[in-house]
Amino acid sequence: MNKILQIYKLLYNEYGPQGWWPLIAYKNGKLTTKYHPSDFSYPKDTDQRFEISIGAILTQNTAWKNVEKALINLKKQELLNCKGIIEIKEEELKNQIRPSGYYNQKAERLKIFARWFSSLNHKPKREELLALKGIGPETADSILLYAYKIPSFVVDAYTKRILYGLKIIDKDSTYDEVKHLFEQNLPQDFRLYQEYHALLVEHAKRFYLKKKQDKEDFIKVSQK
DNA sequence: TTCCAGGCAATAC
DNA sequence: GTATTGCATGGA
Repeated sequence: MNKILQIYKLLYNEYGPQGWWPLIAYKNGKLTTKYHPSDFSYPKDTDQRFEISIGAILTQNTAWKNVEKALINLKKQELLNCKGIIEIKEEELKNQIRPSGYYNQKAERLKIFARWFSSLNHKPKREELLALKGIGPETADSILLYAYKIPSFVVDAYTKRILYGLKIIDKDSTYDEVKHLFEQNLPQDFRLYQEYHALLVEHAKRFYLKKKQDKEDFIKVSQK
């Protein structure tokens, strides 16, 4: 029995398809975050791959709601694309992304990423992404998985918290150790990876607000 | 008011 | 190599 796969099925049955990565789109007249559950045809073009990558950088240690504000600011001015980020002045970029926090460093990182992206003519490799200032393991894996459909499992603080709660990993497990644990116990399917990471985030968000009894129940079920 | 969110780089030891 | 610290807004 594969515990990793078992947890996935449990989460999927509980929460259903999550439709990550969200894109900014119009919904009855105004721009908002839009998910597309059970539709793996996204991203549809280069601009959407770029948008996902920018979102991955902006959401570092930041609530998505704040990132959404920043992305909408850019989208409204047709700046949510590689050319737009390259051409906008850095000081003005800081203003536009202010709601997402850490706006000084994030503006620099967006600029660096956009310049690199503009000359990209192949699917990026993990090492290339990690070499860019401002892109660490989680951001790199998010870009590979959600922008390029490459089955590279994304680990975040929630993932570790949940697995540590289940006593499947140690508290001091490294990023790569946890990543490999998932990758060695799952078929190499980008759809499964995309869904699984999103489900872990969704579960952690709800679950850590809920009462402790619910936590105990979840642990029991998943250890069967 | 305090705490923290879909991390990362720089610095300290 | 591992531990700590700065970065910043907005919502609970």
